[in-house]
This record gives sequence, structure tokens and C-alpha cells, in this order.
Amino acid sequence: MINIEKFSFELTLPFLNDIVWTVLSVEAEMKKTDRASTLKNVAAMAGVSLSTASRVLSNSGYPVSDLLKGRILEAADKLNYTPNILARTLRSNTSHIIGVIVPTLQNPFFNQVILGIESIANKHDYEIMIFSSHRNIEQERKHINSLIQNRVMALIIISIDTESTTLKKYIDYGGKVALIESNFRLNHTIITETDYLGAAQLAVDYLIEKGHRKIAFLTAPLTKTYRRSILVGVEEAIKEYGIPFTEKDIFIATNETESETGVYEFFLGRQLVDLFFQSKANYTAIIAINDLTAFGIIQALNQRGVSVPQDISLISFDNIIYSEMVSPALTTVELPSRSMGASVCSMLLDSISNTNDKLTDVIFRFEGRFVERESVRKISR
Amino acid sequence: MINIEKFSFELTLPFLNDIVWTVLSVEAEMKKTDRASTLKNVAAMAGVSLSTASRVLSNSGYPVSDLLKGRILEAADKLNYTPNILARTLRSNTSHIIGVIVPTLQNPFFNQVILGIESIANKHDYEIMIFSSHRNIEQERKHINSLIQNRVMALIIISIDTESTTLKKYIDYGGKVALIESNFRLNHTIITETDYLGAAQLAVDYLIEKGHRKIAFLTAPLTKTYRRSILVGVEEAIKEYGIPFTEKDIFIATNETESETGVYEFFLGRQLVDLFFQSKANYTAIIAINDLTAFGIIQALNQRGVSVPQDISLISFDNIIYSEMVSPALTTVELPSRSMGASVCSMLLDSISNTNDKLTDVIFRFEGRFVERESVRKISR
DNA sequence: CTGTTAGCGCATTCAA
DNA sequence: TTGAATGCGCTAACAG
Repeated sequence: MINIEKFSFELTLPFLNDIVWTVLSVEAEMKKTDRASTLKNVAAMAGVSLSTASRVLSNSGYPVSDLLKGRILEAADKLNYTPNILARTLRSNTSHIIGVIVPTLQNPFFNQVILGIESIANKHDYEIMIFSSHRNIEQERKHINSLIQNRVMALIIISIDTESTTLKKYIDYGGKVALIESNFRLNHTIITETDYLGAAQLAVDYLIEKGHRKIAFLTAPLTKTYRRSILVGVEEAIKEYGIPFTEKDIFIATNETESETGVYEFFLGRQLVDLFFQSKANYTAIIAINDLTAFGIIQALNQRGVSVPQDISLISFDNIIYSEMVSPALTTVELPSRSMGASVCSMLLDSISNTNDKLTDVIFRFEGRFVERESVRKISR
Repeated sequence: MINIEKFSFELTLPFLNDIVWTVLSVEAEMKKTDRASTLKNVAAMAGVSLSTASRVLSNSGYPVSDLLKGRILEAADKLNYTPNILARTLRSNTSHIIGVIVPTLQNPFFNQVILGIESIANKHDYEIMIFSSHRNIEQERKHINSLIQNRVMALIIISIDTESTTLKKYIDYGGKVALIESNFRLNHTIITETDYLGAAQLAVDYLIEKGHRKIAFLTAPLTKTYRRSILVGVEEAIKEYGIPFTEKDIFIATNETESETGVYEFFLGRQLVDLFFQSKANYTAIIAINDLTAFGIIQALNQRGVSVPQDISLISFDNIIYSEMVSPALTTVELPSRSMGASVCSMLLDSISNTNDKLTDVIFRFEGRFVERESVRKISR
């Protein structure tokens, strides 16, 4: 708590008041930083021209005699040469960075997508640059602009919020775009589609098989295409079994506000249980829009003395990594997050390396996978 | 499943076999990309010199007449001018990007730290570039090198694995480094320290107050400083109450391997319960090394018919966002992840803006905060 | 206040 | 196979 006024940055953030901090060796003189060595230095030391040095140090494949190559490599090593990627990108107009925009880093689903992207990108010596938009269109725009400014010409957006003009601008600039879980299609982009109808069918089939006939559907607001699709799938599947399913059986949360920590789905789940209990119907099973929401549902249910699956069964969608950690472990329909990231990234890199200007619009189609755990029990009627 | 051979990127990854994908409009001709407009274009259109245009478009604060300023702004707007940050950075040798390296994006603790960093960085118009090392030293080194190559001269590493020479190289290059949850100190860096002894004391005090006297400590391998610190704190606190606490009461998992999904702490928790049950002692409470581990413990306990907190109480450390979602919601000692990110980032930006070469070594010291939920119950003996 | 000039570090023509 | 020369887009001296 020393010298806090000396600290030139804004310290008005509330949490910073609680932090004790100390300065150790203020007077430690920094070793004067020599600028990093450049191609020029290397060339000079090796006694070759700049261009020759460039040719070997950039792995251009351009033929250089073994003699010179050796001298250059040695000099580079001695001088601890590190290429300046900025200059390289500026000159050659080709970046090896892929931008990735996610709504939030707090939802493990998106983290899994990133993992998939990363696995492919790394394989091809691409770096990924991750941004989170916090489900905020303005932020999304800002990040896209920043990508343009940094001449990052490949971009993957997960669960984009609007068909922003900024995105079209990006494409006009020559940027390649892939959209995962998008609400819309756009020309010249790679997109994913998920068979939500099929996923819903899997969930319903299983519940029916376990003897359930009174089924409720609990969801976040239907502002996203995928939520509507799942609802439609659930409805069709249930009706196909000749079981009634009406508006009364659908519970829609009203609060779309993002919580501070970014896991507002959890709070929606809790809210949904309130709605749910206002209904008089005697449900034996709940289908939740996703796992995070299901977590909230389980907790709120427990607090009302209703336990899953003894008193009511629960199934949802996503299969995030925590779904096996909660009690009871969630029975869920997995949406292949990693595959989405990986395949879309593959295709994106492919599209970059295609030098012709023909642009391939491709759609990847994914299917859900049923994962049985403990949140649904068999009932005999 | 069409044309999969045509796909020039490697498609040998197993999951890609299951994906149906289609090409829509292969022949869509791409609008020929004009190179982005540059300062030169803007200057020409506005009828001013390059430098004048630069001066207004880079917000340099350099005085320019309102007349010209207006013309330049207008031209820039008309031409849809977007500055090339690469060129700017190359020329001015100052980047506005902060690199952030985390062990994994799967652990919400680190995500919270990132949130803290982001909140400060954004406020100062800095971008953050996130990398995950997957607890792999080689990856860590690669990312640091990549940061050097991109002339990103500010770096925050969370839970760094080794005192790599690469890091010193980075500092020698003039890079500013902040270390969060580091095992070691290093000159010319900003670091955090957490009062683990105090945090452990909070946990023990609470258990004692709730009537517990037979307490077990379950932990991941003691390879990290913070784990050892917590253990020491627990031991001292318990003994202070005159209650015996010996090696028999400490359960240490043996498996340090990272799981594919990155939440190996969870599996450690499950493994720990196996060890725990080999003991004959009659514990009434468990202290777990962190929340993720506690999740595994709860589940494994449940599967053996032991429920928390009815049969045994449980307390741990971190307070990740899922701790309130599991059942029972976890009683835990919060470690202030966001504050760590925020304060360290503040200081880092401060150190960048200090043009003098005196480097300030600073330590931030954090305290745990007790969070009462449902996983501990009062017992009467 | 404005413009001219130089050059950040590199890849890439073109000529030898 | 090598080297000299050019310029990617920008900022920062410097001179007016």
C-alpha cells in the first residue's frame, strides 16, 4: 500500500484498493538494449549481400551455394538473429496469423472450438490471435478493424452476432472468413451447419425409450437460430411419437443480459426453474437448451428439494467438459466443437493457399452425438 | 463426403472423417481486391504532403490547420483508409499489443486472469494476444519467440513452467515481462505473490468453527510452489489448534499428466478419492488443493455413496465460476484471479510508458477471500 | 504550420 | 548462383 499516488496508471478500479504491492529494486539499471540484429548485420558478418542472406534466412528455397549458406547460418546464429515478421509481412503482404473471435472465453464450448483451430493452425505454422467480443457488436467490429490494420487476412468468428458491414469490408480487403455457428450465410465464406433437428431427435428418442411422456423444454431466449432449430427438432420428434407438446411445455427465459462473469446461461437456468414451477403440470423430464443452462436448472431444482434424476430427468446439448463433473453427471447430446474448429481452420488455410481468386463457399455439416451419463433415469408407468 | 481428395490439406485427423461437407459456389469470382488505400493516396486526394496526412491520421497531436485537417479526414473517409499498423510499428518501434501466455484456456481460473488483463488493456487501447502453452515448455518457448519476432514488447505469463533462457532473451531484447503465479523471481519483472498461508488459515479456521477435527488434505503433486505453500499453511493452522496432522492425513496424487481436454485436475480428484478410501481413518472434512480437484472428489465420493456435505465436508481454493454451479455449491477460498490480471497489466503498461531505462521490479501481494456455500456442514461431536 | 527527406527490416525484381 | 536496387506504408527529423 506504498506510494500508490506515484503509480501513474489509473488505480480507481475498486479491487485494486485491496492489493498490497511493493517495489523492490527501483534503481536496477536496465542493460542498455541493443536493437535486435537484422539481416544487414548478418549479411555483413557473413560477407554476403543482403539479398543472399534473406534468401537463406527466409527459407525461400531459392538456390544458394552451400558455402554461403553455411556462413550465413553461422552468422545468424552468432548474432542471435530473429527475423522481423512485421517487415516481412509488410513487404510480402502475407501474414501467418489467423484471427479468432469468440463471444466469451468463459464458455468451455468456445474453448474447445479454439483447441480444434489451434491444432490445425500449429500444424501449418500459423499463429492464432484470440479476441473475445463479450457478445458485443461494437467490440466485434473493433476487433475486425484491428485485424485489418494488422493485415491479418484470415479470420474465424464463432457465433457472430450481426452481419456487420465491417465483415464485408474485411472480405473486400481480401480477407478470408470462416463462420462457426453463424445466424446467417455470407458470400465467400466458410461456414458450419449443425444438424440440430437430428440432435433433438436423439435426445427425445432417449427420453421416450426411458419411459418419459411428460417432457418440458427449457431454453434461453430464441434469439439465436440454433435455439430455434433445437426447439423445432424437439417439437417434431415428440409429436412424431404421438405425444402432445404445446406452448405450455416450452419455457423461455426472458433475461438476455450477459452477466459479469460471462456464464449467464447458468443464471438463465436458475430463472427457468422459477418459471417451471409456476406450471402445474407433472413433468418427468426436462430438455435444456445447453449444458450450462442445465447446470443452473440442477442447482435450482436441488434447492427446492427436487433431485435429478430421482425426481425428474434432465438432458441437454453441448457436452462441455464440466458436464461430467457436475452431480449428477449430465446426459447430453454432444455438439462437435473441436471438429468444427479444426475442419473450418483446415479449409480456411486451404483457401489462403489457393492463389487464384476463385473463392470457395463451403459448408461443413455436423451431427450431434449422444452421450449417456446419469441425469436421466428409467421410469415405469 | 464429396471430393475429399481434392482437399489439399491433410485430412487424416480422425474426426474429419465423420464430417459431411459440401462446396457451394466454387465458381464465384472474387471481386478483384484493390490493395488497401494508403497514406499516400489520402495525401494525394487531399492535396497535402504525406507527413501532414500522417500527422492528423496518426493522432500525433502535432499542430495542423483545421482546413487541411478537414480535407485529410474527408479524403481518408472517402478512401476508406485503414492505417497499416505493421508499417507503423516497424517505423516507430512501438507496439500496442500485449502478449499473454496461459497454460490452458480450459481452466476458468486463467480465463478470469485474462479478463482482468483485458479490462485494463482495452482501457489503454492495447490489444492482447493470447497463447496457450498446454503446460509445455517447448510451446512456451515457441510463443515467446513468436512474440519477439512480432516485436511485441510486453508479455504476461501466467503460471510459467520454467525459468527459460528464452525469457531472459526476451528481456534482453527490451521486452517487459510480468509473471503471475510464478515459481520463481526474475530481475526486471513484475510478479505476483499470494498469501497462501493466510488462505489456508481461512479454510482451517472455518472447518474448526464448524466442529471438524479429523481433516484430510488432498492435493495434486507438490511440483508447484503454490501447492506446497497451501500445504504448509494447512499444516500450521491445524497444529495451532492442537489437533494432530501428520503425513497420513496428506493425500498426494501421483499422476501429473495433462489430459487431452486440459482439466486433469478433475481426474486427479477422482484418483485422490481412491487413495483416500484406502485410509481407515474417519475424516469428517477434506481440504482440496483447488476447485477443479474438488469437483472430481465430489463425483467420486458420490459414486461410492458418500455425499457432500452430509457424510463428509469439503473445502478448497480458487473460486472458479463453476464452483457455484456444482452440487453442492463449493465452499472455497477465493484467489483473486481478475485482480491479479488487472493489477499486473496496469503496472506493465506503466513500465512501458516510462521511457527511462530504470526498470522497476514490483511485487503484488494478494490475499484469499473466504466464500461460504454448501459443501461444509456443521457437526456436533 | 507544412513539406522534403530518410529509413525502419525485409523480399523481390532485374542484371550480372 | 549472386548482388544492387527498389519499395512495402509509415513516422520522425529537419528545414522552411
